[in-house]
Amino acid sequence: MYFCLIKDQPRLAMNLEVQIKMNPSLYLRDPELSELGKNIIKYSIELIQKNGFESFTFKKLAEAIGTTEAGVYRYFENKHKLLVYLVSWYWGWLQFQINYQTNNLTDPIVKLKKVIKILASNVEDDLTTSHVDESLLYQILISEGSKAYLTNHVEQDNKQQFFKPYKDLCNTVGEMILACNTKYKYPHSLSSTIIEVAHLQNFFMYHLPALTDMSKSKDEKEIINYLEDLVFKSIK
Amino acid sequence: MYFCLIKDQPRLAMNLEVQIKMNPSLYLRDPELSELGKNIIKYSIELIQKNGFESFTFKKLAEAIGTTEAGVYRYFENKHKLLVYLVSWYWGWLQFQINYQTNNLTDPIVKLKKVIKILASNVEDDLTTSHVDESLLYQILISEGSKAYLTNHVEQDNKQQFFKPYKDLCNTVGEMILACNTKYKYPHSLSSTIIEVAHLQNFFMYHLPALTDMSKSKDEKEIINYLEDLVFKSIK
DNA sequence: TTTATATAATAGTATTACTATAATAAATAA
DNA sequence: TTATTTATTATAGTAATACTATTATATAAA
Repeated sequence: MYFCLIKDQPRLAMNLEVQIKMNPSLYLRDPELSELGKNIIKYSIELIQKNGFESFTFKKLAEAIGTTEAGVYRYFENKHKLLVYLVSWYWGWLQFQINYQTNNLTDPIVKLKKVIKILASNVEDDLTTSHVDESLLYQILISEGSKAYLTNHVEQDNKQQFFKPYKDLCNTVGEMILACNTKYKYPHSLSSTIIEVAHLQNFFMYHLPALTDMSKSKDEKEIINYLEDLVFKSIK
Repeated sequence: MYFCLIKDQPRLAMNLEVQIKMNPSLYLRDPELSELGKNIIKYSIELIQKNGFESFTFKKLAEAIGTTEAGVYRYFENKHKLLVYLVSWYWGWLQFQINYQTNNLTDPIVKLKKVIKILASNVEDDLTTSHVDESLLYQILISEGSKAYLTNHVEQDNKQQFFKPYKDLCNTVGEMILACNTKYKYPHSLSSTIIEVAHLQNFFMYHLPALTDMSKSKDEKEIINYLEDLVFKSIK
């Protein structure tokens, strides 16, 4: 399980906050448990989304927060682990969203359509997670998400379960695909394809429009249409 | 056009070499025109494939070649441009391979199947390009290819036509898709999807097998089967 | 009150990503 | 042929990055 509901500030109005359970190997100190930690998450999302992961440094982050480089290093070993943390957080949060939003649906096709929509839509900031702006985080996933695993140390990282939230999500979607057609041969591959292509087509639509057919409208609904077409023709 | 045949060493046995025409904005000095330049290409491919793009530096490259950092900087402004150069070279070479290998085919379905196979197969080293090991370069494309465009400066790079070979290839494949079904609505998106997914599924198969259904066999033929299934069901 | 723990402030190091310059070697033009 | 340009090598140097270490201070728990 990657999430739980916690009661925050019991003296005030009951305030349910979604908290994503994170792999402790990703951090040195749990950033959820202090103001500084939460600021590290908040401002790293802002800076990475704004300037890209390559130009992101702990020094710039520390300056944005008003702390020192050493302060950030107490929470995260390096910027790559921080990226993996953010990406994992996003997949955990998305898993929660998918479970929550498809919970009541019985028709597997309606369910899968809903999932495609969730995967390919820019989310609004979820106010139940105060220090994370999901909308910015979605942008980071599009532009930087694959850098979390496209490294030379992917296998060590995988052994440490860094990609478990992604794999779990892939399994969930894979099972929904099988629910539509138990005989379909590539549920996991199609699942990872949907997830990755949703991001890629979004990136291409805005930055390299010649690689898509959605360039004029720049409307993510067209990506959803394309993915639905692809998926439902595939699983017949 | 991105390639031409040149006669090399006319005194010796006639030796046809494929040369890929590169965008001059990618380099400061054309690496094809000197031994040092060719070594930069050759050893950068070896080092990036072996240790990944992140750990690749011009200093290490210079040491491998037996020259100095400043020597490398006379050819390439920075390591990102060198990566874009290698990636562009690969797309140019692949365009040539696709034109050459599908030239004689008339059935559009056979043609598209051939293209899928070329896109998803690890190539053997093409001996007509002496300083480029295409097999290693293919591995680089899988692990590092998307980093060529997943940057904050993608739009400036695009204005300088850095991604033209990729876009041309995407167009070529898009036309082949339309030749199978003139009414298909997403030829460019499907084309970029095939190209990217071929690489992604290959990467996942070896490093994150839970994201695919090809993990046991680790056989790229299964990726080809998956892609054929996806593409031909999509275009009906 | 003692002890542990988190933070802040400061310093310092190795590596990276470059730029600049002078000396030598090779190629080309006058 | 010599003079001139051009490419290479060698050497230095700089600013920024990616860290580590140390000490002082503030806060919280035992």
